[in-house]
Amino acid sequence: MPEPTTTAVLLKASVSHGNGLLEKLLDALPPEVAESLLSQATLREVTAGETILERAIHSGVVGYVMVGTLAMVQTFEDGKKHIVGLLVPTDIFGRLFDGPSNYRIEALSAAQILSFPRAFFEDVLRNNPAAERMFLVHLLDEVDAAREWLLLISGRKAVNRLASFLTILARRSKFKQMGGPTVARVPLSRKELAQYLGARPETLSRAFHELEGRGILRIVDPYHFEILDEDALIEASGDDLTLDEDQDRIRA
Amino acid sequence: MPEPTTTAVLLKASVSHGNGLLEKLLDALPPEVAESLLSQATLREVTAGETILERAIHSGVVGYVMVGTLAMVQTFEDGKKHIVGLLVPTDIFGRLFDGPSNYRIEALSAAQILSFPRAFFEDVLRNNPAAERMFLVHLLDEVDAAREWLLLISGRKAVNRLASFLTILARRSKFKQMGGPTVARVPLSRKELAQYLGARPETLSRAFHELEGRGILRIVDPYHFEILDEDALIEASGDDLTLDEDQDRIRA
DNA sequence: GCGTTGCATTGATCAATGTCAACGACAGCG
DNA sequence: CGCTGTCGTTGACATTGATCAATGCAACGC
Repeated sequence: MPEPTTTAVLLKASVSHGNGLLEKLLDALPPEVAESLLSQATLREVTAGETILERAIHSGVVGYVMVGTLAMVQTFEDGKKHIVGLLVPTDIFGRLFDGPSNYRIEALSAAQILSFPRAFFEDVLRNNPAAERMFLVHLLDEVDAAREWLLLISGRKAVNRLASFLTILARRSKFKQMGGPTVARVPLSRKELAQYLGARPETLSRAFHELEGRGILRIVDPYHFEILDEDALIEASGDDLTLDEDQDRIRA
Repeated sequence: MPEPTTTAVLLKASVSHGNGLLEKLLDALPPEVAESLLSQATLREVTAGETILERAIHSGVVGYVMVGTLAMVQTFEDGKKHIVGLLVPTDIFGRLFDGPSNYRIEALSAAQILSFPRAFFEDVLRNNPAAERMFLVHLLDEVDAAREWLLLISGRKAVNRLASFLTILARRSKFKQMGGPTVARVPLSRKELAQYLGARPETLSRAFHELEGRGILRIVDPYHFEILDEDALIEASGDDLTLDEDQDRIRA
């Protein structure tokens, strides 16, 4: 029965983001420039929960995630916060060329970050059109990825959204372990994950256990999950909300 | 009472995208280059429902919306479709420098589009770093806007999402009429809007009428709405789902 | 050891929304 | 003119998920 639903198909094709932007940028630069850029970088180690960039300070630094998971957090005056994006290894953060990005960057797990002075980074791009264009292309990808994420997360039922999330997470973070089963590590508390996915912790809990009941995954502990049936997981992200019909225009 | 909820506040600050990217790009170019770029452009007039770019053909053209509303449509093999973004005047579409964008571009209303040969457009950017950087900055904005949109649309209740949508739409399209009340024109059918906002047409219908009942807007016809109380509309987009507390880390 | 605290989980209830069905308005067409 | 299909709307009902409340579990401090 379950021929993959449409968003499920999308998932399969999508976010596998195997980029490594920094490496590509460095390759595009003359060796001596690449070297001087790296010489400006500092490695920063942070622990879970640590704030890496405040919104206001953003301007000074460009960061490259080497290890761990970071979150982009929108904070409000009244102290409420909302996670608007995740950063995993090979992602770059920090805003170039103009205003500060609106988001605070927090570590969700212990992490290692390569930190560049923003001005220097900008200069390098400014003087190396090839690298700048590469950066531009990367941004085009990001825009697309954001739209895609929108599509996936707008799946109506909580289980669908959770399944989408897990699939993307697994893809982006490459949790595969040779030999053993795939184990996904979710670096968010139930509450954080809940609001990220637009749900309540309780609902999410039920969703996790429903997936377990269906034999799709096994809950090792609240933060680790064995993916037992990856296809079924993708399947579970389906349950579309797309317009059907209308494709008939052709045969009409 | 209702001190604005947090996403409502966000809405106020946000998407007012008063850009006009093309104009800015042209300004940044040497006059003769700007002129040659314009000389390559062709004006295209389309009617509602017309397809402007198929996904595969994307590569050849860069378009600039002058009048009307277009939609970026994700189409699936089985014929289902899902709107993933709207394009209004001053928006640019069509993918540069690499792979085709995944989306089909359709006209939702009659529209006028300025069409550039992609290769020529790319060359101009390639040879004019200032313009290219402007384009890059524009993309940074788009990424942010996409995330913001994510935040807003993830409001849980249908009324909230609808209110968000109407607010953004009004902002982006500048429907204000001097003298008279603000009239918003929604260029989507109920069904299209429904799936765009992650809901059913019926639910949406009820949401519209609820907003009317609250005195926030007046339904002129299914596609036109008088915004009677803009602040209340922003208000209605609230009803957050953000994490509260936790700001206490500081005082703890 | 024992309370305390934070978090996940579970259950019970209720509000929101999806679903099914029907109706009226309207447009196109014979 | 009436037939037919589309669309928005409305109502009744079923399902989902948010809310409220309680329990269990593990980490930590006393």
